[in-house]
Amino acid sequence: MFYYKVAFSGLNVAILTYQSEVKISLFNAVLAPLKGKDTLGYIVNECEKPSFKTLNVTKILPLCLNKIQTELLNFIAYYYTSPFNAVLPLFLPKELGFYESKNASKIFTNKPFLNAPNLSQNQKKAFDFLNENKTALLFGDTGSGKSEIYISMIKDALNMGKQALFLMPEISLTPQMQSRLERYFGESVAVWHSKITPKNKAEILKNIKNKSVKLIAGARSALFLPLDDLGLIVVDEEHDDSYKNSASKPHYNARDLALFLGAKFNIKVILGSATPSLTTFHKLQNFRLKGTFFKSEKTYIFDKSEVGLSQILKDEISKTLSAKKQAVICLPTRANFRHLACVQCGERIKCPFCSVGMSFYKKEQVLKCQYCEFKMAVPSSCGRCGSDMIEAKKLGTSELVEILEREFANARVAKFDRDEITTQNRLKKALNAFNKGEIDLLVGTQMLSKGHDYHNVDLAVIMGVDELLAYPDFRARERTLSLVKQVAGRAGRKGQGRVVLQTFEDDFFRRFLDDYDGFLADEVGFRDPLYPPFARLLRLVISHKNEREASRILNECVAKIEHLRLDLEFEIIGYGKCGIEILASKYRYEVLLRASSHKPLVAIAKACVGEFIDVDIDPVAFL
DNA sequence: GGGAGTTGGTGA
DNA sequence: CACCAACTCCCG
Repeated sequence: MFYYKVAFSGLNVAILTYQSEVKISLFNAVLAPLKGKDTLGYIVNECEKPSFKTLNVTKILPLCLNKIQTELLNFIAYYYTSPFNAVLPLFLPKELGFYESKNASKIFTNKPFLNAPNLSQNQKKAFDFLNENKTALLFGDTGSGKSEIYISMIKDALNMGKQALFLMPEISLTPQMQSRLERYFGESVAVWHSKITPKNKAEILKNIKNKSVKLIAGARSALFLPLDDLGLIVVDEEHDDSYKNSASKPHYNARDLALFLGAKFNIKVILGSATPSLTTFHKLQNFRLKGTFFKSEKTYIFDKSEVGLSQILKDEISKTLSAKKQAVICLPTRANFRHLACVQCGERIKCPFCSVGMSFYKKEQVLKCQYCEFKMAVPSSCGRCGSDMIEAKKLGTSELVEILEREFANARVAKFDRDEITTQNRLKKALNAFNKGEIDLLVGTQMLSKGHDYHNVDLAVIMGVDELLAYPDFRARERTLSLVKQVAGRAGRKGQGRVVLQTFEDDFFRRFLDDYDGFLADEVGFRDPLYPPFARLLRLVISHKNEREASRILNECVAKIEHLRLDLEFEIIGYGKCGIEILASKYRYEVLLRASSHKPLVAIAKACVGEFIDVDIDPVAFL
């Protein structure tokens, strides 16, 4: 008789011991009786016969995590401080049931892919560079032709009998990349993201098994598919925050996990971006691919006014309308961040210790740093120009649509945001309507920035830029510049385009909009030594429906961390209420920690994690 | 996750 | 005291 420890996928249940007549390999899926019900679990260990009586494993399922998945499982459990139970569901979408996989009917053999794009001289250089370096960053301007390089790399990997993964953020929003890949790889491509129906998911899994699918284009969850011969991972738009699973547990980052796999296996990893994160730029060898194609002429217009329909904006929109062109108007919204701005020069106040924007607490009439809890009185006047400071006003997309409709009675205005674009169908419809010219002004949130092609747009507007720059997040500058560059890219794909930035910080944008390299160099001075890549961060979030209890747990947690100082090197940056104080009717507190390596932070996370304490290492969101 | 067992509030 | 909902315990 064999005895095994079984972890139950997705259940908040301890690892339990079962027996089996036959030997079962580690990380094989099984059904085991739990409270009399057959339940999906995985063998995680063999063990001695225990002192208590054990039940038999009911069924050994024809499903076993492969070598890559096993490494991922162990690494995520360790690094993101998550029990196996919580990590395992990543590998088998629960809506699929457990054993779809009938034996593959036929195994497809490798018919070579001959079709590949022609590469320019520069693209060829980049291609060679990526081949020489096992892991590398392709730092290529928009329109410099990164996709052709990816496709050439993928072609070679597939022709060597390997599988390839093409990761992108929010894939549900980029159907054009799919058709592009299909043009080269036909039936060998499958698209994978959370919105694919269970039926299609089962079909794709089957086709991965029988090797008819060799390339997966997908969102972060595609990283967990059973790819036994994975040879290449491309992470496109590597700077994008949606690679990090901030919303649910475990809080893994698919880009970082791809790099982990690259270091552990014979897998090539390419990260690509026109606006790489400083962290990646600092960590990896990069090839700098400059824009070669038609440099479309762009005019930047700086509208030094607070968020709203200013005279400059009215004028520019009128020009666009009378030229029978279209405009995209981006109004990035950030929930729950109140702050002060100077009425005259737009100055925002930053924490002297953390260099992130200070939040304004209206009731207490005080400015507070979200990171370190530093408080200061509301200044009576602006430190830069001496004018009055007032609370920066908020503007929502719906409100903006109303204002535009009132101002431009003949213009057709449409909204493009999370509320409106809920499905792929709606997205397609909205894009079609816009490209057919049925809409003149398209108002939206960050969603507008994602790589959609708009043909007749000659004006791109980004409002509320200064709020983004003043956001209490150490990456506020990086993210804002990246967003602004992307939105600007929507204007004037053909011919001339105008870009209006509603900002007082025109110096920053004049310097860096066309010099991201310069920005990265400058940003080092701002990040070193307080923030990544020069330091590591850990964020703990305490949430409880009882406020006193939440605050008690916070204090207990901080006390526990203080005790760990004896053995570990780290710094408590600060602790207190979260930016979003109540979420899902729970009161929220946070602790923010810094260390020079991940090790002490992982140790702290392990010591603190619990029912009411969520841990987030390498956080990208500070809500 | 979910069934069983426990607690605690409410109302006649 | 009967009833029910909310909470907590625990599964091998």
